[in-house]
Amino acid sequence: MVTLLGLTDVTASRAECCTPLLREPLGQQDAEQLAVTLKALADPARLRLLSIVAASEGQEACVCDLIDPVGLSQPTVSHHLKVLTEAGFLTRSKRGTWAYYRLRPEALTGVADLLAT
Amino acid sequence: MVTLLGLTDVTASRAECCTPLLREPLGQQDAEQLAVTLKALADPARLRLLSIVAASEGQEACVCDLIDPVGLSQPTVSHHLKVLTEAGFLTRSKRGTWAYYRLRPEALTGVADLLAT
DNA sequence: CGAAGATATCGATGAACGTCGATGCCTAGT
DNA sequence: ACTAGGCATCGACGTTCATCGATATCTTCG
Repeated sequence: MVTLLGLTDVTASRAECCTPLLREPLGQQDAEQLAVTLKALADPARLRLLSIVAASEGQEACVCDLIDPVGLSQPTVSHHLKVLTEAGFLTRSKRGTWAYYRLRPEALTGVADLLAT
Repeated sequence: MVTLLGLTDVTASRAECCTPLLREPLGQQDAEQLAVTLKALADPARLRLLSIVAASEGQEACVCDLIDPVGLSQPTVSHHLKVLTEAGFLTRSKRGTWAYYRLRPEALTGVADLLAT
């Protein structure tokens, strides 16, 4: 169920798929790809998590600092972070007992570019 | 269930909500608003409909021209167009027997701005 | 090694969603 | 007035998803 396979981690610029959306009609595959990416963003909890991480020092935060602000259970927060990571919006790095999630701004600007063309 | 109430139709520039997403943590209400808007986009059929309308003359198309390209039933297409319209991405105008849907580009650029800040 | 804490995974549950066929409404033409 | 066609609404069905409690995994500390 990993969405971003194939290309190694050199997914530098445009994070996900596809064609610009406003130029020519999207093919079925491109549409599904972009929909998966947008679906990862289309949730209040995930948007809040993303914004909290973005506003943190180094655009990075550990799970323990995210649970209270969003007011959800630890498993639920962990689940949302996984979804965001698989969609390419966050990266995970474990240091000691804690798991730190860092923002990938290119992913957000990539989606924005696709929408605005 | 209409999402854009309050403000009249002078929703000129930023189409939907809220705060820029990357600056400070999103409040619960802002997050829900933005999620509703993104959820309207996060569907393959709706993305294809949007791109077809966008690529049409005058960025406008009638329902009858949209059914075959997306390969869905007429009620389903009608449903998706309603969702997109309520989210502010399309406007509807009935002329004669046909219903024409026109793109609102500002809505897309508005969302893009919120994501890219 | 054993205990404690942080995080991920699992299984279950209730709600939301995409899809369709059937039907209703409205407009245009006969 | 009746018919035909375009579109919206309704009701139903199956799937997806957000959420949680329980549990497993791993790391650090005593």
